Amino acid sequence: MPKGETPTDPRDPPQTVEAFRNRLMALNGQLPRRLQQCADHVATHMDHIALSTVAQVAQGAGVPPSAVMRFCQEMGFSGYAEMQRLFREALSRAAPDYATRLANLKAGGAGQPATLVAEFVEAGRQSMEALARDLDESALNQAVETLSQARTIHLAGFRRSFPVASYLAYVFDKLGVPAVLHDGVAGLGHRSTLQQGDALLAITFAPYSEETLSLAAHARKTGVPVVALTDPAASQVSGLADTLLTVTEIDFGAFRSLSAVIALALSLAVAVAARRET
Amino acid sequence: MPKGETPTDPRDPPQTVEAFRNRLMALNGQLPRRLQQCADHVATHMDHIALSTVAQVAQGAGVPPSAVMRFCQEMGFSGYAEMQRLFREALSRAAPDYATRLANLKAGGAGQPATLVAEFVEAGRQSMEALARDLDESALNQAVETLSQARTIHLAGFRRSFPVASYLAYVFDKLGVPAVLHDGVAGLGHRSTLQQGDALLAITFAPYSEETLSLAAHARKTGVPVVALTDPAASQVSGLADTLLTVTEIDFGAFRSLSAVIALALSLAVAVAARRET
DNA sequence: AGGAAAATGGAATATCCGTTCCATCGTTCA
DNA sequence: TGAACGATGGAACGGATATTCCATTTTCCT
Repeated sequence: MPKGETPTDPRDPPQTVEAFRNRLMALNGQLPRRLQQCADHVATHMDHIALSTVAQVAQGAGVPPSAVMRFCQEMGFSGYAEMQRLFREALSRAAPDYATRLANLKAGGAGQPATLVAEFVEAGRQSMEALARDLDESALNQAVETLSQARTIHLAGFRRSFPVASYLAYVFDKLGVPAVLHDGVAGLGHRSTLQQGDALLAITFAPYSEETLSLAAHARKTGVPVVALTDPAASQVSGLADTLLTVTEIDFGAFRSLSAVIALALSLAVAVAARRET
Repeated sequence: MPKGETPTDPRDPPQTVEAFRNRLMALNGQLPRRLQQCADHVATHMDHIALSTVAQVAQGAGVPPSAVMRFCQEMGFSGYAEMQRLFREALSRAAPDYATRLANLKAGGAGQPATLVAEFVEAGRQSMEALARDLDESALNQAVETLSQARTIHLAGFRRSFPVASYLAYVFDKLGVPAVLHDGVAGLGHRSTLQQGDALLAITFAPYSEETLSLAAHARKTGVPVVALTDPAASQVSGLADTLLTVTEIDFGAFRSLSAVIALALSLAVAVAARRET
């Protein structure tokens, strides 16, 4: 760097985690070996930075501390401390007083309704996190593929799954996607409407409702592809489905907040609608 | 403390945030002035501890650092470092790599189904936080009171609110609470079943469905108390309800994940069932 | 193959922070 | 009122951690 030009050093540091991520991707592939190791490790454990020391990050990446130091400067920071500040601020903004508030609600006393809210909120949040963590992207893509090619989508979900199925019916209707909700209103199913070229979306969780299982079995026999939205341990269902989408819903007491299931179901619906329009 | 008894010092430190909070409450009121200042500040800014230094906490509480030090020991820790460890561990368990994973999903590309999941999860999480933050406890208690005294609970919710209403019907049934779901199956309501001594739980969000509003109006005229579960800006509803429970549901695109509404509705149902049994 | 430039690892250094200690002040009880 | 005990604040200490520097190795280009 002979002239006043120092192309790597005096950049302004990323101000947001988003910007950090972008620069990380931009640098990817054009870094020396050790620096690349740092980049890789940081990319996959970005949330560790806020609470780790240089030595810990270095050990995690399998490099000496000085390499981490160079990496920070390569990213535009003056050093590790400045980089860490970014993540600490992001972390404290993420959980402002929400955790405190939750705890206060819980502390109100076991009998208080507000305590129940706190518990259900907590269960819902955990379910969401589990969904984001464990989502099987290829299964999801396959489900979208299958459903978007169907002439009509059949929705099956009873008992605790019925709210999800009925919401999907509403959403599909809004989106202009032909869908039938198998609600069993008159005591019999819409079984005869299952035809070649359709697809079945079966939503069921343990204990699996008999109606849903038999409908899925019937669909398979008819040659209608079955997408199942269920919990991970669904051994009874796996044999009946072409595509298996699993969600772990944390429950509180005997009841589930359904938040993760609905989030996944909604995504599926919107993706299918988008896919059909192209 | 003449004998071997030292009742305040060599206690085992709290192992969980919960235990910490308990000891804090137990100590409240029986601490010297400066220590009490520390306790107050810590109680209201518990989430700051994980990322702050002694000096920062001390400044926040308006005391010298040594006072904070004594406070930590009074709480049973060897010092500030040990106390901070508790909160750091809680924090890192709270956000494992969930944030990273979400970002990765989002980064997949705008058209990807997985991106949608990330968006809906994010919307759901925000809704949950908003619920915990803004919950009106007294309104909730009043709603529980009203519904638990009802002979029969009538559930009204159409269109996007129908899944919530139908889930409540399921839950109430499980809990042995008499509840009627107004589903309008045969093209007419169950209006005539609304009787003195019953209560109506009306679930509706903008744009408010005509059926729900007119049912609520009818209930009022009949002398049946109305509990409304709706969004904060519900001016049309406020005149029709005796108790107003509001939820802010963040939406993504045109659709809502319903997670906060369901969490609140579930809490209401369980609290009502518990109340009736006593 | 040889030399220059870049990269690397580890040791030395400087900074920050937690912790302790002690002198002073206030309070309480005899 | 005075003595004793607890509380308080600040300064000094010690440990840990970020940061820098330099000798050595590796890589790349001629």
